[in-house]
Amino acid sequence: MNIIDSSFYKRDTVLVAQDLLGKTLVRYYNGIYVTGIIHETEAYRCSDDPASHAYRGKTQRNSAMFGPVGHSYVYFIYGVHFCLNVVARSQELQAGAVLIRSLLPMQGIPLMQKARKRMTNLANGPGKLTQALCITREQNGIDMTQEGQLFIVDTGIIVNKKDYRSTPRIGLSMAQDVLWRFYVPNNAY
DNA sequence: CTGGCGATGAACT
DNA sequence: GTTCATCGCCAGC
Repeated sequence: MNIIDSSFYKRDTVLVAQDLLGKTLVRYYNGIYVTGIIHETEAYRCSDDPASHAYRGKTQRNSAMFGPVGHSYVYFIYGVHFCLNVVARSQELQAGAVLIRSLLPMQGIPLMQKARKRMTNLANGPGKLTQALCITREQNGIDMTQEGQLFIVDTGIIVNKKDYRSTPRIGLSMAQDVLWRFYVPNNAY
């Protein structure tokens, strides 16, 4: 198993968001591996990014974004859902994270179906993916560069520049001019 | 297929 | 009080 180490995340957040496409997110839960290929991400930086939780500095909620790279940042949104990020930034940034928005389910699909209470659309959205993988605030701040309950591996899938699209990020009223959402089109779930 | 809307908590003005 | 890095249901094409 080829776990991605912290040097991968110690680069520009936008670059890391692009390079995470094609990597595999692994959730080890109740003795079962639930995995999926990452195929949609968004980059969030800090004081240079009005749409980022870290824009106004460190708070209790976003403190993980200021912590070690390669760790998880899980937050609760709209009173209903959790969203999973990986902390990533270059030296000069104080904070930054990549939102994982969508997965192509691979292993443990029956468990995802049970967690989601449906058979399809298991992980094609940030709130859906955390539900499918049973990720809550308890998984906030986990070191995802170590084998454990949550980590990311490289299975050798190459996603070239021509294989993905760049668009404005979803659900924002601010900063719609930067194309920091990346996704691989043509999903088949 | 599309659009409207309620659910419901945390952070901020 | 308002906004928010969302989702699923329902109505109406």
